[in-house]
Amino acid sequence: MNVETTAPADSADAGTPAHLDPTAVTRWLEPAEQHAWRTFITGVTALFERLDRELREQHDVSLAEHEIMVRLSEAPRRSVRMAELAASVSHSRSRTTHTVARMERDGIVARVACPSDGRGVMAVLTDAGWERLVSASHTHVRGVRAHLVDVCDPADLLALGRVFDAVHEANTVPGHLD
Amino acid sequence: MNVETTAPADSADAGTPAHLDPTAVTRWLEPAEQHAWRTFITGVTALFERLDRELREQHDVSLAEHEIMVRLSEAPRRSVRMAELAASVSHSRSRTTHTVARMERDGIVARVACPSDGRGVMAVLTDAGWERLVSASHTHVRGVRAHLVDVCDPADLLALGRVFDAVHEANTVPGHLD
DNA sequence: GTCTGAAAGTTGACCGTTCAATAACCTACC
DNA sequence: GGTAGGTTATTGAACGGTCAACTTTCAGAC
Repeated sequence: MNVETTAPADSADAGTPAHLDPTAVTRWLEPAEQHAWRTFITGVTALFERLDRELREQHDVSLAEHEIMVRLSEAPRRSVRMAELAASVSHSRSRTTHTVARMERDGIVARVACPSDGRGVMAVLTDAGWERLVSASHTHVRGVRAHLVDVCDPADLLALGRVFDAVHEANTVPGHLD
Repeated sequence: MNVETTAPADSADAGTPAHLDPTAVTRWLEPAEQHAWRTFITGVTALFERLDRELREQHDVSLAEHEIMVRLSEAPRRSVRMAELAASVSHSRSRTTHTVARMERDGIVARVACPSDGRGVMAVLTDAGWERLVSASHTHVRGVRAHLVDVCDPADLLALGRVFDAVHEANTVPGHLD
């Protein structure tokens, strides 16, 4: 009765390309793999939801907005081109436009024309934005520790870093957002 | 210039409760921790987005809907109470209501009154839903393999499972959704 | 029985994201 | 120097999710 778990066929599958080939035999997930995937997807959902809620309640900033502020804070003039900003947080350009528009209304970022490219727009972290980032980061980092870092083995956390380096590598097929 | 990275104070922090105490000294993330967290959050975003897109394009089902179908498929009469369903996928009750309503319109689930509890509603996977699940699961599992499982070390994947078991444990503070 | 408090589920308004279309601009070729 | 094709960013409609209010039902006290 379990579609996802069962491993009906373990047939060779020798040399079949990948997930694109509709004639390929599907290699189902092993029980351990399946467990990992399932707790992963629900765990991530709960974790993000919680971090987002904590930031919103205590600093009136979403997790996505916080991420954007962090990127801006690290850039040369605290400013980053919209497209680069979108790519660096793995959001679509459109989403980034909307988010930055809200942040601008809120006074935590400003938008200025890009000097070197007439099409370009640079998002800049304002002083108010900087203040907000500084205080929000306390909440954020404590949350990340309390709900993730401190509840697991440091070695496992490093493994998590390796996993997502690899995922990032494999998933950087340019042209898949927006 | 980097708020999130710097570790301005490594002061004892002996015995301070947690992320709730506003007077506590914030222990910033180590570079390796910060790197792990950053690639993690963007990697997960990209990964979920991609799996969701593949399911939508090829089977007209979202990742969230697929998760719900999987849970239903494994239950005794392919039916689960709404609240339990919501908890098992870490979504709010409200979200589950809306999602199931759409799925019902689509003919892949049905809603029936719960015999043992007059307040209760059971979501049931229809035959059409079962068919849809079976074919969608091929796409899903291949995607999970291609974009996650097969790109990283098996041992690291197990570590990921352990991490999110712990996260789930720590994060199951009942009453934090809806 | 009925009253009180809690839980299950739904609803509709609001907010954030996606999607497709569009305008503005850059590059390069001729 | 004009035009073709690609890139950047934005826009508004449609969609999905959250939030707070609400209805119905259950369980226990009395």
